[in-house]
Amino acid sequence: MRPFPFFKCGIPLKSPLDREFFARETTRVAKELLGTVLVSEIGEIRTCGRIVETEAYLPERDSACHAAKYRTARTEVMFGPAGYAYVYPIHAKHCFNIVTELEERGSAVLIRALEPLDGISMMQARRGQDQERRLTTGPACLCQALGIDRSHNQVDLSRGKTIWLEPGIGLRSSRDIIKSSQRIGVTTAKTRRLRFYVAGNHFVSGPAKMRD
DNA sequence: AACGGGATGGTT
DNA sequence: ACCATCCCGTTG
Repeated sequence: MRPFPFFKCGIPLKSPLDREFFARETTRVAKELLGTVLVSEIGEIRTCGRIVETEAYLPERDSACHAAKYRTARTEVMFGPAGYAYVYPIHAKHCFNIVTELEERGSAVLIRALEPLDGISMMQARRGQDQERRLTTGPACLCQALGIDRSHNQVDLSRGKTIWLEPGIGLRSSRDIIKSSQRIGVTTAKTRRLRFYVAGNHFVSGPAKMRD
């Protein structure tokens, strides 16, 4: 149970999070993604934000996981190697997930909220909004802010091109407390606490009682 | 071809 | 609490 080596010899790794990071137990990946940085570089424009909220969708006995219901063209990427993007459309918007665990498992982590870091004016333009909290709070909002759409389904995030993840400065253990709750918007498996968030962070989504 | 629900989000 | 909007899996 050693933490993933964000730091080697005291030097922060600058390369993107690799397949090994994602190819682990899904709830663990979901928790350790908190504090890392999601980056998009589209049309030479870099936008990025620190992840503050995630949800795990498990490979077995999780009725809310898309892969549990059907293996079709839409969900095929979930059954492939870890570290690929699963972008799916919902209500005329998009959600961004990262495939986890071993091939054929069918599991992923949904990214639900970011703290904006770079490219904020680009995010504002894409969102048609100026208020910082309206930019990247909520899974479909952050996709729009970072320019993520269906064309990014099945992108290999470990390549460090177009969309990838960076270790960032991680969580500050004294300030950043991780809490869990039931997942937002899911109608089945409601007793499961598979949503993870940085307690009290300004950019976490949901009602107040699910943010503090 | 038609139907209905959804891991949303903005408005009332 | 309501609903715009549209994709996709299911049914006929």
